[in-house]
Amino acid sequence: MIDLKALRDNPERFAQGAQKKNYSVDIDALLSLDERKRALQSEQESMRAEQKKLSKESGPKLGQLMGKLKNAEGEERAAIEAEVQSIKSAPAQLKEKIAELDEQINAIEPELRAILLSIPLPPDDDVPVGKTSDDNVEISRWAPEGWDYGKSFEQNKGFKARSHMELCEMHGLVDFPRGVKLAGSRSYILCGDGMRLHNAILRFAIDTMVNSHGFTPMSVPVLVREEAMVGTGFFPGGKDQAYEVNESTRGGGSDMYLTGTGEVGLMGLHQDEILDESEFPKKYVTVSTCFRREAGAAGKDTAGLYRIHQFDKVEQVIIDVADETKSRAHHKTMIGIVEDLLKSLGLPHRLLQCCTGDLGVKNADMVDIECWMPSRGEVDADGTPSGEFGETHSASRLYDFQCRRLNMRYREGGESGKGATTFCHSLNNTVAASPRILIPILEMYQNEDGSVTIPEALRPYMNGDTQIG
RNA sequence: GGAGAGGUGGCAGAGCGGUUGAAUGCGCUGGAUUCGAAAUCCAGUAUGGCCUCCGGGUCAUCGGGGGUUCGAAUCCCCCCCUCUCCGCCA
Repeated sequence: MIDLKALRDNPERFAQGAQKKNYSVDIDALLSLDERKRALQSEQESMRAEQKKLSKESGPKLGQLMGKLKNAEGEERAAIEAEVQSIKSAPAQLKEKIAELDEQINAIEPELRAILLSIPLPPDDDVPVGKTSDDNVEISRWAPEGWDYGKSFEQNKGFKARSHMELCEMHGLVDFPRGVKLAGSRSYILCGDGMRLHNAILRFAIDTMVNSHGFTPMSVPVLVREEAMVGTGFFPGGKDQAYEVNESTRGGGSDMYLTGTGEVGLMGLHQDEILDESEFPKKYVTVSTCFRREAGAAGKDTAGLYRIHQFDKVEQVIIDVADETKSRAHHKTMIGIVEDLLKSLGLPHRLLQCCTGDLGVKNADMVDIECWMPSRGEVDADGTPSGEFGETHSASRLYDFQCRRLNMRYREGGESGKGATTFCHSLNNTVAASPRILIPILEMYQNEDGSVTIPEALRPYMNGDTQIG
């Protein structure tokens, strides 16, 4: 959520930000609703103040009168009763008017909130302006010794690549038909060495985060309330991408949502809290199953492990003070961690600076990391794919957009009483998402006979095995 | 799933229809005392919105939402959550 005050001060900045991100939002409508609401509110407040004053006076007065009434007779009694009546009826008009204003304010509220939630965080000035992911800008690329991006897979390795689907079938690593039978399209079953490799990468990723980078490992809910989805910025915009569990229709309980990323659980953790600055930066890592409906992706990446409804992901999150310099530094750190991880796995990859059009509502800046996947890309005359980078990681810098929605603050100058509360800054990045990451692992580590060498870094998690098949 | 008890400030805990944004204790901050510290004493100590002549003013908030009332932390209804006992269970 953006800061409404900041919007009032500088609506142009948010209008331009939305435009750069390709979002159409009615800022003028928001401002006029806001202005109207504030006018109504202050009118109502002065009436409430009056009402409060009256009732503060009438309390003791009524007490006295009721006391007198006990001993009063005849005319005196009637007089007292009349006074009691007049005291009681005095605020009636106020009450009516207040209720009326209340109604008007309540009528404005939902629309105001809906627009406010939909206004994106303006991208940083150094983010390249662009419309779609085609306008993203490559920052750098890396490849292990022996891999030349200028050459085809065959030229590099001396044999034609098999796709990860072929390799999975060959070694019985993934059962697609039974996955579909069990759970519908975009479903799969990891089997035997496929499951072992999947587990190995997740364990390697989380161990690296905990042992080498000091992140605190967490296990968080993947089935959460709507507030957590709204708070983390996924709703209302991404509501059609989440699976919904309609508990309310079963009588009692509230509807829940399956999270598409561990970020929701990690960030939702401190919702509505005032955090202790001395504990900053908070660095969390989780491994969680992620659920995505992939609505609107029909026909896209239908085969294989690339775009699926359910997967497991190790996710990192950093929460710190509201300081742009620190946020930027954390962003670099989190990206660096992934680069090191991919290097230790020997996977060719590149860093991609996402353009404004590719950022989404909540990001001021986003860097994607893509691994080289030989089975993707254009297919030539004899059916050989060119190979292409495929997204495996995404590092977001959000400033206070998310924490504002989550109402997650800290007290400046530390502890106790003193200092204003400020919304925290948050960042997140993938560490490893599997089985998608199995695509480059299997395809890049395949040998001519179809066997797959296990990357050295994963062998400790594979009982020392060096090869599949 | 059944039965019961609860949710009040950073924490503990009172209040159960009126001047209560809320006693008291602990914690925390500042000051006094002290060579210094402990102890003691004094003062301060919630969050958010709106307005502001920047002195402050004002409203909301006692789990959340409705209602009763001139007036609700206090009474009523719905929801959420926690705890205890029983049942079931990885």
